[in-house]
Amino acid sequence: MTKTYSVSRTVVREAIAVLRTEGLVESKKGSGVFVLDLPEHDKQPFADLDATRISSAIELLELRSAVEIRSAGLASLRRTAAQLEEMVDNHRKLVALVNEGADTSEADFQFHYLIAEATQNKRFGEFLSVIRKGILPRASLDEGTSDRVLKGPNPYLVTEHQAILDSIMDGDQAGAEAAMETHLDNSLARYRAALREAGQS
Amino acid sequence: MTKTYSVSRTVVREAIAVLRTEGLVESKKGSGVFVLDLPEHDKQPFADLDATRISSAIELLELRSAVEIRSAGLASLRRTAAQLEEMVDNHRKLVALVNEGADTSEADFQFHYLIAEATQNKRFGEFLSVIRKGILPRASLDEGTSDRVLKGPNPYLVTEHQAILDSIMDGDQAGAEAAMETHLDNSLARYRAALREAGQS
DNA sequence: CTGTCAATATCTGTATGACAAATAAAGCAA
DNA sequence: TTGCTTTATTTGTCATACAGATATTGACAG
Repeated sequence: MTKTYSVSRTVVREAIAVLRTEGLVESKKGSGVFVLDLPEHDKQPFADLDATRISSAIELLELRSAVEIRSAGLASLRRTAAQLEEMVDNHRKLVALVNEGADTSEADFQFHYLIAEATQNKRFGEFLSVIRKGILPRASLDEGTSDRVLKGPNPYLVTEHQAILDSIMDGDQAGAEAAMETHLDNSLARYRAALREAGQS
Repeated sequence: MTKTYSVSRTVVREAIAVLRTEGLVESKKGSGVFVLDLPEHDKQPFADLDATRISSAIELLELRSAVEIRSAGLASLRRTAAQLEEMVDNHRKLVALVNEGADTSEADFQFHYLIAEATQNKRFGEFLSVIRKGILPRASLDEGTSDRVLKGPNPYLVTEHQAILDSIMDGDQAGAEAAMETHLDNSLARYRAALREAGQS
């Protein structure tokens, strides 16, 4: 390598040191430097969340709903006044976005995240962060018919969020859980419908 | 450093090269090596799961239970015969471990993981992988009284797992969910008891 | 006392040569 | 072909040297 690249052995060794630190190669004294298989822990969970694939979102939704239903229930019991205000603000913005036909995915996620925060248990928010890229944005969902189903003004979104918000305001745990369940079930149904249409096209 | 540690500059430089590769320090020619702030993206969700702190486990349990109750329910509906067999095997081993007073934490986790796999939705297993280090091992829980509460032969563990397993075998969704809820609630109670004792000592 | 500039010192990066320890390869004998 | 010995190769470390960049110092002018 010193000849090939016209550098000293020092430089080559430093370069190899970087690879070694990154866990890509292994040095054995008297033997040589060997390429390693990619370590297992690099295959991180949820690393393959492909926002463009609907089937991936469906798969994830089953896990999400378990967490988010509990999340909504806890939020109804523990949310602070300030957090409630943030949710109301968020919902107001969502309504505006829907009315002007703008993209709602970001506001949608924020609403769910605010609820997670209102559990006063940071793990719920962290969970959403981890799977975030599996939820949105699915803007690049091909230009097929499925796109029209999932995007664009979605009146259901508003009423469903409203129902969740109302229950959380009232401190109605069972109601919040039910409203969240309905919301996610409907999301699932929309995904499935999109998947069916995509399959036909 | 060469004087302090009686090594050559080469060794010191290689050590610093590791830190640089890890993004912890920055080298400026003619100036020196400077410590960097921890990059934001290193503050990953669930990165602070401290297996030695009970309060961390309690916090996590609230999230876990949401997922695992659903997991048990789905497993009861979807588990294959082979997966059922693995669970039975696991439970047999757990019983043996308890009888000989050995550490059960690994087998305990495996049981929960097998259930997650039996949902036929890999996201449940991935979730457990992510929070794994927040669940176990809490062996190094100091040498306080709390240790005795959480470790050692735990008869409840066996009967609780048995109840979950039975429901999953019967395909009893509601029963599996209830059994898992009981199991995790009891875990929570044990953690809380340990926390109280630790606080008193 | 302050600001500017040049000389000096320091520091990182790189090059070169050397040696020890571990391993691999080659040579050789049975 | 097998087993052992010798030689060659490779990594890790040490020592020294120099270039380029930066920091520090000191002198000087205002």
